[in-house]
Amino acid sequence: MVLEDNAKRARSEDQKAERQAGILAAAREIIDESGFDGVTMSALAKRAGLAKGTLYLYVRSKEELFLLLFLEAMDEVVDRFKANAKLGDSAAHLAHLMTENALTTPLFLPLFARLVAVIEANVADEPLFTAKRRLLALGHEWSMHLAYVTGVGPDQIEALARTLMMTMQGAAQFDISAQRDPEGLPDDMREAFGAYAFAPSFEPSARLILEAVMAPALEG
Amino acid sequence: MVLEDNAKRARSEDQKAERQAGILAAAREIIDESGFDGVTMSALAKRAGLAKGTLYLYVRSKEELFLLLFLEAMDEVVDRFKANAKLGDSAAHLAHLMTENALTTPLFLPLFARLVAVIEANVADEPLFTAKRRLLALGHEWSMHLAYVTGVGPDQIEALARTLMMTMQGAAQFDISAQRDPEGLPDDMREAFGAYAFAPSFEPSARLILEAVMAPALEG
DNA sequence: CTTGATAGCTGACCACCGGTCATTTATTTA
DNA sequence: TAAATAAATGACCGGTGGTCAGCTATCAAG
Repeated sequence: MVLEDNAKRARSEDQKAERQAGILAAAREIIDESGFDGVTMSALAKRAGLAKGTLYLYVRSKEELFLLLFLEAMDEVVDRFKANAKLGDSAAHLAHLMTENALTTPLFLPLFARLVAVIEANVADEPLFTAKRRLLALGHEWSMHLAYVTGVGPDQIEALARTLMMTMQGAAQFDISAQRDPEGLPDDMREAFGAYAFAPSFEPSARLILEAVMAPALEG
Repeated sequence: MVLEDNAKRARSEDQKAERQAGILAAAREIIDESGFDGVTMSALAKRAGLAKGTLYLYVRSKEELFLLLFLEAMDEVVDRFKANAKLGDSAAHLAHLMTENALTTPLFLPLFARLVAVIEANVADEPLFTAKRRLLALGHEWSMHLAYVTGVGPDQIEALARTLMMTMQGAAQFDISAQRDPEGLPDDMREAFGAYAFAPSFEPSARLILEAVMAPALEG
């Protein structure tokens, strides 16, 4: 989070990367402690040990910061899926893996939920395109592994992957309201809020979708 | 949008309802002209012909305003689905109907996409619960008609309805970025953005999901 | 070691936002 | 007509994301 030793300025590219990483780390700390609303640029500057203006040398807007955090999380999710999903796994097991990966990768779900509405709204074109390309590439990687693991053919795999991603995106949304502290909820609401948590929403849906596509693939 | 004749103050309940409706109408106008970012409380006050403080007599926060708009849109979507979907319709046709309903109901998709992340964050508890109950009731109405129309049994209908809703929520998200003006997009991005528009994303997914559940329902 | 050029860093400053509340005044009631 | 009520007002507030002229750490040249 702080530059090495006595160096007070980042001159080399390595040092700049280190400084940006420090800013991202500071953002993660604040999110852990105070949620997304706690991430204000001045709080972030204080936490990172920098002046507010300095942040803008490393990140063009607050939303671009979130986008960078999401890219890291997405990267981790794809890596874990590739490491854990094996050829021959059942639809149920794959659905379970996807659910667990998403749930236990820090910040993945809340950032996914905020991705479009909040993040894309205020990111400059050029960094947005860079991020989008990265995201599409990661999505493709994920699809390819899914195809390998399920045996679903190239003609169907894209529709399958996209359906799963959309459903996960929706489930991530619902999960936010499910997070609400059940204290203070009226009795008739408690069940409704809890039922929309990520795992009970996404896992059965993913299984349904996977089974629908995998069954004929095995037959044919 | 303006109170009848010479009345300058809303005293009766009817007049108050009329005033609130005027505020919602003004919000819709601004969204049409300048998008969601254009809806600031002072712009809204000016458009509605009121002082800023007056708005807060009819709406507790900006987000509650959006929530009210969404409830109206959701109501329309459910009504139209009940009116258009008939017993015996194929999965493909139902998927098409859902897509068209969502797409052509003004403000439904963009508000759906913003629902959780933006709206729920800043709505007071009591109006949020009221809205949520309304939303759950509408969702139930929609599910019941879907059950009737597809012949899917009570044990499966809730999972089906929820999966479709989540997928629609995700597709609504993706649609936002697809809306971007294709001018100014780099060549390799243009296709990627367009492909994530609502209809080409949601309709095939909805069909896949519906077919998966309806096929065995017909057999059994 | 000194000096000048470079560029990383700073924080006071800005426009604007959502939301509040003491005050004003339209309208009703007595 | 006068008093009571409550709808409407808009100046004001704290806080936000973002900017930029000036400061200074750092390094290369002499």
